[in-house]
Amino acid sequence: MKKLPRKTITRVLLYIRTLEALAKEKRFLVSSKQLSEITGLSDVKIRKDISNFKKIGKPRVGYKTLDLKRTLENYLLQNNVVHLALFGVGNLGSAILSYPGFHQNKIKLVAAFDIDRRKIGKTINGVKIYPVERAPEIIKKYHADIGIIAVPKEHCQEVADYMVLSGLSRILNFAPYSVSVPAKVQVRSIDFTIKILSLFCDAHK
Amino acid sequence: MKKLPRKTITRVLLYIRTLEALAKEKRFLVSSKQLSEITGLSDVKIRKDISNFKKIGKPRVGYKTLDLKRTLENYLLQNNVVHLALFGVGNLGSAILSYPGFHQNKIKLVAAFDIDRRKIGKTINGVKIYPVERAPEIIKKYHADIGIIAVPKEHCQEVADYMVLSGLSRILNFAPYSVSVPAKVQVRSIDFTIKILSLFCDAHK
DNA sequence: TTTTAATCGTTCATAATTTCACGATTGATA
DNA sequence: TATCAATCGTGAAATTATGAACGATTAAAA
Ligand SMILES: NC(=O)c1ccc[n+]([C@@H]2O[C@H](COP(=O)([O-])OP(=O)(O)OC[C@H]3O[C@@H](n4cnc5c(N)ncnc54)[C@H](O)[C@@H]3O)[C@@H](O)[C@H]2O)c1
Ligand SMILES: NC(=O)c1ccc[n+]([C@@H]2O[C@H](COP(=O)([O-])OP(=O)(O)OC[C@H]3O[C@@H](n4cnc5c(N)ncnc54)[C@H](O)[C@@H]3O)[C@@H](O)[C@H]2O)c1
Repeated sequence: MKKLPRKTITRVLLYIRTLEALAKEKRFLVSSKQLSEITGLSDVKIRKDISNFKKIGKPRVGYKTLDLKRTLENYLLQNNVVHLALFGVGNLGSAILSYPGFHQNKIKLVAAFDIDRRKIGKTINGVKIYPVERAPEIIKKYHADIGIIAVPKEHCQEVADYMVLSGLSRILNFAPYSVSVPAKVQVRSIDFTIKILSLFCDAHK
Repeated sequence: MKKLPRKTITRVLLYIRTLEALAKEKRFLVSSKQLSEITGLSDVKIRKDISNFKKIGKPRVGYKTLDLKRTLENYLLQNNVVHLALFGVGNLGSAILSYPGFHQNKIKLVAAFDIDRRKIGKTINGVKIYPVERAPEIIKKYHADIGIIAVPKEHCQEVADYMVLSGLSRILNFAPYSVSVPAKVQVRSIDFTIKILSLFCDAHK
């Protein structure tokens, strides 16, 4: 099957979550129209996204919630659990560590790193905080897939370098700074400030 | 001038930040090529984005850092300071409240709201925490522009309704749930889980 | 059994975005 | 001064994403 565009992947992940919620409410059938109302995306787009996988819907009826969920998950996640390594256990990092949402979902935080001696050795929410020097060792041991940057922007390039050195090839960066990494490494950012300003400007004009 | 697409706005905000950093390093001239290296965006795209505003670059030289910054800011932000109201002072909300980045930038947190009696009345980082019932009054008083949802997903629809009732027409939602709002209200989401899974899936295939 | 209405999946058209190509301009240099 | 190389700005081409149209299918109703 052809590689899906990133935008499609993002939407499909949203469908999976929505289907999960529907199943919890014992709604075992759902149409693209209903999914459209819940997610705010157009029904055509939803059907088109789903049609990337297989013919699973029935005209006049819709989709079986659990079948559709299984199909989508099967293609996208294949029963994998994503292992995260967090760098920087400050205000934001602590919030991420305490977040129970990740454990319910297909994400597991396997280790945290910091340079602050007072934090090292502690365990938050079952996740131990290590000194950054041990990152290469620990990341290999726990098979971390994705590194999260939650250190001040002044340190985020060095942390990114360290992540690459430790064998991570995917990075999610919360710092307001564009890090440079080798081509094979993928970086995405979550930038609160730009999100907020962009919402302001967009609506404003 | 024509309304800019959201993607362009987001990039331009990134240019503004980059130009700020360059100016701090006393680099008062910069080319689209250099901006490209710093931001990771293509130089053509950068020039095209900038050309939305006015002819401000000089061939063979580049852009004057401060002039360009002023021009971009002038169009996008016009000396406005964005006023935020935070709903939910839990793990994530507290991190946001403590974030000093907002104060340096053009963003100001003016008030926080919670239902937890133990939190109400406290002040974090100069921002007072009010009971949600006072939102309509406080939001008007401080002219809040954007509401931030940082409450558990089970409560986020009711909080969104309350925001609209209080006169907010822009919402940034951190909860993994698509809220319904009147058409005139804009909602954007920051969804950690989907960002992480999407990074995993995208690189994975 | 035939008709009807809902819904899927797909094709085709439209719109938005990015990339390419290149002329125009400018400061530096021979 | 004439040439050169760097860089801007932009129209056209290519790519990507979205939306509209519609035939095909199905369950339910007549
Ligand atoms: N707090 C927020 O709400 C918020 C909002 C937007 C962006 N951010 C960004 O997220 C990042 C973290 O923010 P924060 O508020 O948690 O900061 P913070 O100062 O509270 O925490 C930073 C943590 O990183 C650790 N650290 C510093 N250098 C390190 C290194 N080289 N290796 C490992 N750990 C290191 C520090 O010891 C500290 O524990 C910053 O880049 C910030 O700009 C935060
Ligand atoms: N913590 C994270 O790193 C993280 C990551 C991803 C997403 N999120 C999302 O962000 C939101 C907040 O997460 P959190 O970890 O801070 O949760 P939390 O449980 O720590 O805090 C929630 C806060 O909201 C308050 N609250 C509850 N109902 C309210 C209401 N109706 N009005 C006002 N306040 C109310 C609670 O009193 C509490 O202070 C959740 O939706 C969560 O899914 C958090």
